[in-house]
Order: sequence, then C-alpha cells, then structure tokens
Amino acid sequence: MTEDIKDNIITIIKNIPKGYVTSYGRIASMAGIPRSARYIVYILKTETSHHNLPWHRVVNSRLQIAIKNPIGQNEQMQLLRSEGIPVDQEGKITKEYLWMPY
DNA sequence: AACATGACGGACA
DNA sequence: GTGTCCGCCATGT
Repeated sequence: MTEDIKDNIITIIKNIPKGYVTSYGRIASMAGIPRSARYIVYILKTETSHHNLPWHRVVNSRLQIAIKNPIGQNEQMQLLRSEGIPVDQEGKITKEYLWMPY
C-alpha cells in the first residue's frame, strides 16, 4: 500500500465529525480502496496513538462496536456516549449518527 | 515462499 | 432478526 493512501486514510478518520460514526469499509471506499476494510483495522491499530485519531468513531458496517477490540468496547462506548451518541447495551448505534458526507 | 491472523463485509439460508 | 460461509488484504512468523 502506498504512503499517500495511508495518509489519505488518516486524514479521513480525523475528519469524522464529533457526534458521528462511520465504518471500516466506508473509510476504505472513501480512500479509493474498496474491500480493504481490514487495512483500516491495521491503520487504526498501529497509528492511533501516534496521530491522535478518533478511533472510537469507527464501528463495523452493522453499526455495532466490535466486541473484541484491543482497547475495550466499554471504553469506546463511554467515549461515544460522551459525544452525545446513544449506544445501547449491545454496543449498537442507530443510523442517524452515521456520517454521510456528500 | 507458504501459511495464519484480524477492531471486516457481503451474500445467503 | 440470527448464524454461517467465504472473500478480502496487509502483516507476521
């Protein structure tokens, strides 16, 4: 993967507005590499601390917090709620809070 | 080179 | 709605 794509991805993640979420797959598509959701996972895992990314605004395509994320689903839940996003007991978020840039 | 592994996604039953 | 199956793609061993 080229460096510019990687930078692009980091920029996109930084641009997720407070109070909204998006998915791994959608970020991949925005960066021009559809079907590469797993690459986004890799970026988040390796670059979050370095770039101060809002990692908590990224959930899976079913708008649900990943159960086994290394940081902890509970912490992600707290962060989202602190931004005003309702998260239910199962970690699900309603689609009104999905970031839909046009 | 050949596997195995993921904070995944889509199709299908 | 749920669960299974398979494709995906960079990385690690």
